[in-house]
Amino acid sequence: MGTTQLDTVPEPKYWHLKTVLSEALDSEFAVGEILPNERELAARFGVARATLRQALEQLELEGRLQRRRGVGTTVAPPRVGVAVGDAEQAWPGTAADSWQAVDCLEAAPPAAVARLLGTPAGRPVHTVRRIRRTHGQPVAAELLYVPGHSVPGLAAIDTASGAARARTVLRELQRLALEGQDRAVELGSARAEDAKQLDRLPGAPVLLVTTRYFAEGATAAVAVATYRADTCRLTFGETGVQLLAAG
Amino acid sequence: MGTTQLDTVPEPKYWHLKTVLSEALDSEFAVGEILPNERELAARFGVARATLRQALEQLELEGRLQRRRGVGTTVAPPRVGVAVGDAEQAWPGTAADSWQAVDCLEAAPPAAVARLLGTPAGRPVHTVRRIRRTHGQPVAAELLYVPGHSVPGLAAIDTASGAARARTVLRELQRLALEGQDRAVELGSARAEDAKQLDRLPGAPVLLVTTRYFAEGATAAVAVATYRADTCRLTFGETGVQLLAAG
DNA sequence: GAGTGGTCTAGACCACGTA
DNA sequence: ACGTGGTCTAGACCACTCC
Repeated sequence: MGTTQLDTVPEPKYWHLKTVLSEALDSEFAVGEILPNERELAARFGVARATLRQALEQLELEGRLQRRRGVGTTVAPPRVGVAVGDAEQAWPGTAADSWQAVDCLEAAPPAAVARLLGTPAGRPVHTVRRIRRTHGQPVAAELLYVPGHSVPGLAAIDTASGAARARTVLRELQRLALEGQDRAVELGSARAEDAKQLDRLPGAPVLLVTTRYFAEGATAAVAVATYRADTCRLTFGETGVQLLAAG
Repeated sequence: MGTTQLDTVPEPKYWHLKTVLSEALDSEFAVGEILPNERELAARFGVARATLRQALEQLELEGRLQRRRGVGTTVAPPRVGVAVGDAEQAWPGTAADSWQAVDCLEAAPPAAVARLLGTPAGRPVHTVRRIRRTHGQPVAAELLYVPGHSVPGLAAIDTASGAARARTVLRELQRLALEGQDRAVELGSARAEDAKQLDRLPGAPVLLVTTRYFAEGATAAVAVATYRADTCRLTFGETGVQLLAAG
């Protein structure tokens, strides 16, 4: 093979910066510590502020840094593992989980969700909003879409509103026999509304977890949960942990 | 005057741009179609190129666009779902899966991996590299870390190298009884080496899937798979699909 | 009000793919 | 050789938090 790889591939400045900063974070900074501000860091490294920011953005994406407007840039704690897997092989809201119902409204779901539900596009469904917190911090915002036919008993008790109504929908849903579920994870950016609930700016990177709940041979509900990608590590199938603990 | 909060909260330009572009993509462009170049788009919308790029970056993050240096910006196809879940509740490389062994070397794993393996930091382990392809496109690059004690029979057949050696390690691993596994998904940015294999630039957003394999009451191996976040949707637990198909 | 990160501009040059 | 996206600069102003 002739291709000598020896060409000096000029590494971009921001990439090199990121490496240097990353090593400095490991050795010279403690979790929660405040870094010098962007203007000073840029000056110290002899680059434009925009270039420095490119490096900081990557480190934030990797969960190493946390930046807050008006406050500063701090060293982020390790990501928290949040269980998303079969541990909750049950309807949402069943046990005393870490979710908190916020409210419930009737609205037409996004086209992609309507397709999963098998309902006609534009048809309104019960839409339950929930928030998930860990150690007091919000980690996820969820929209749970429940077609009317999944909660037939609901019409009679239609008076409640807000969180109470959300809980009623969840309770009615649990009357169905759950036959299975289905999950997908992908990268997204936070919608303005979710961003506010997650204490982030709009467009922040998030992990979108789409769950389909099956009952009576059809899709009974679809949940789209928006997890903060900077602070969360989604964990699945905790079986092994118990094995280790037992051994 | 009671400061009514009705003040038009000035939406960032790039955010508005993103919305406009997103709608245009839905209605006026077909998958694979080439958009006008960045300089022309910026001029057309009356913004600086950097601002336009901010919008494009977000759309790329969401999997709506694909940008390639020297080529242009095209409308991305919908993300492909890649199964990561229990469907492969088995040792890696067991069946004729979509993975392809590349090579195998002896190297000290990252500290985080050494911790999961329970091996001393700095101790070299067998490191198998694999690539996963879907429809011909590379979607993931993986490093599988296998401590020597998990493949005791390997020393005798140490002669092979490259892909052959990688396959040997995988084969030896399958002699152990798999007792369970453990997965976590988080956001990361592609290391230079992975980026090359995935046909992306370094730093591109990726989904890191860390899998622990348990055998004989301990962690027998750890895999860190790097999935392209722009083109992939990770799917877990396909049980429901079969239910639907049967119903 | 002072200081922080977030947005935006109008340029320049570079690396890459293709013709 | 050309056109593309990628990197980089040196400024400016804005939105937010905290004092």
